[in-house]
Amino acid sequence: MINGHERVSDDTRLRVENAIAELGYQPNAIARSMAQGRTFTLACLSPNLTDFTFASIIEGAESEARQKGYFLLTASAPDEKSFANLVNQLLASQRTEGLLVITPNVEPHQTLLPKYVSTVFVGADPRLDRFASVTLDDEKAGYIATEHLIQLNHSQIAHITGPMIEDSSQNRLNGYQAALHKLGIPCDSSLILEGDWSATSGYQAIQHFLSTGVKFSAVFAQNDRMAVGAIRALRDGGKLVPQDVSVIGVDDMPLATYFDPPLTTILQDTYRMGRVAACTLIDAIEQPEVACQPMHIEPRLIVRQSTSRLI
Amino acid sequence: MINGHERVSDDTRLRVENAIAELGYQPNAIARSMAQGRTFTLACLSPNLTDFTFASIIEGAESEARQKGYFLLTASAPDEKSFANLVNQLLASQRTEGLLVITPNVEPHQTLLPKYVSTVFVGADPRLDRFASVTLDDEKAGYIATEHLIQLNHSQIAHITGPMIEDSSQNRLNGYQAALHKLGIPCDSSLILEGDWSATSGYQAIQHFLSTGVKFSAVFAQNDRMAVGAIRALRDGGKLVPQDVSVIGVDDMPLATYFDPPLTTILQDTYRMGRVAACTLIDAIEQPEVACQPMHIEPRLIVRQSTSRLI
DNA sequence: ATGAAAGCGCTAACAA
DNA sequence: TTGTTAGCGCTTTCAT
Repeated sequence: MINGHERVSDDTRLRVENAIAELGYQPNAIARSMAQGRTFTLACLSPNLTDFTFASIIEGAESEARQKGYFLLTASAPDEKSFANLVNQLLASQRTEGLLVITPNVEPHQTLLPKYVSTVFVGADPRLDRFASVTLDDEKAGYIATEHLIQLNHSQIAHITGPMIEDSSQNRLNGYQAALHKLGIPCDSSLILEGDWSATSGYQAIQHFLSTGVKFSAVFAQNDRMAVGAIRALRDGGKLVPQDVSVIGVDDMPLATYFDPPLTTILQDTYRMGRVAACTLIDAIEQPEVACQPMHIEPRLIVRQSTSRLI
Repeated sequence: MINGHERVSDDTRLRVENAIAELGYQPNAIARSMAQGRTFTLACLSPNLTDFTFASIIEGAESEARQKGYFLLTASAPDEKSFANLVNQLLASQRTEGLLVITPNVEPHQTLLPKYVSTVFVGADPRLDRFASVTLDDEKAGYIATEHLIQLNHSQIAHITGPMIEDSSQNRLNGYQAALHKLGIPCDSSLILEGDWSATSGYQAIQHFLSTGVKFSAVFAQNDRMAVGAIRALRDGGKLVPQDVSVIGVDDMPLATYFDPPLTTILQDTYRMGRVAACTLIDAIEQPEVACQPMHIEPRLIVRQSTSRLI
């Protein structure tokens, strides 16, 4: 009866409110949950909590959630087994009203999730109408990055992708190819190599390009870490960045300005993605009837000094 | 009665266990919490969730907590007001059994916390026996960093501290001074400047040193971000790192190897700090009688290429 | 408009 | 060793 909307006389309401204030009464959330069958708690599952992109999604989600009166339980699920365990525990115990799943891969997560729980994916799109999702517009990101390089007069653009089992890698690659095609530049498959998002894999990709002797004047790496690895490899190979080779990444990670040279990149607004995801999840909980659809966040080009005009 | 320790015949137990397995029964956590007055949930409050050091503490804590059967609720509390609100909500609603407070400052957090909640501070030491705490051995970190530079023959060592209201800044400074003193080098206060942990503040500190014309051949920055800013400023000022000036930081942040030059630093094992903190918190919850005392994590020198011998 | 009582799904204490 | 019951602190429904 303590809740807002009610049929009580103003007089009584006032007296109750005074009493509440005086005694410092605060309802017990557990008992409340028990009675109304609602916990006002969301769970966020992420491969880890330290990668800047994940952490920042979580921060956005937490902020949005709390603003709407929910708490956020965070857990890391690095592999399929721990993910399955976690989901099991959370759902069975019913302590959580919705799931925010941060993952670059839809499978196998998707199949482990029953239809009855409200779920939002971040980072991958399940393409099923039972689940909502929030992702970067990866194809556009790939397009913008490539277009930027082409506008700087580059036509031999090496490309380092993420793991090709991940949708976002494929989509960024599609964007890369679309930009080349649109601007009339042939796509040379010997200039494309698969990485694993790590700086080391970026380094190795460049080493490979250098050793095969394939010509390129620019590199588009699908994330900043690989871009940074690429820059190191280029320098170790005697190339100047950006004078000899331009490099662009994706993410705009912390201290991107403090690498040498300051990194040109495509901003992925992960904080915003987190907010949007939490917001969508809460909507799904409170109005289950509304249909869910994939949401895309706009990428944005940030020009610093790792790219320059080819002369 | 479903719980482990019990006086039932093996026969009955077996039958019950079968039934459980068959029906897929899983108890409702809320009802459970209600009945036994325990939620098996911890809350972690942090200034933000994205700073690598914080995120990594949280990851360690979450991992330890879950391993011990607890969930971790995470929330960011960037300022005093939001911290107070959060604590209020969490404690009043009794949805949480213990608090893990990540903060560089003990005040005002300390005064906002009632004595009856199990609390562990990470990053600052309340020096009160009602609270446990986990911190880096900051003085030792300062000592080791300075000693490393001295062993490389440096005697004019500039020092950029964190905000001096924070204990860890003071302690790292103490370590710096102790090392100088121990090894017979005078401490020149014009070589000490206060930063705010940001790369920009490291940059500005060096600009200041350069403009005042004070002589130095090495810089000890109290964290990696300031070290990176310092390196940029040195380079902009026409100095080579490490040939002209050596630079050392603290943290060993991600990609420290990929800065130019790869950063020599003092490792702060934040993941471990998180684990220890969660473990301590759980102990405090389960055995409230045990006295709590401040715990210190060992720093470790990691030599890369931003420091070199002075010739 | 207000007060009384039932019940949310468990656990723990008690009787059998 | 087993089955039964009271009660955790709230919300909600039903009488008043």
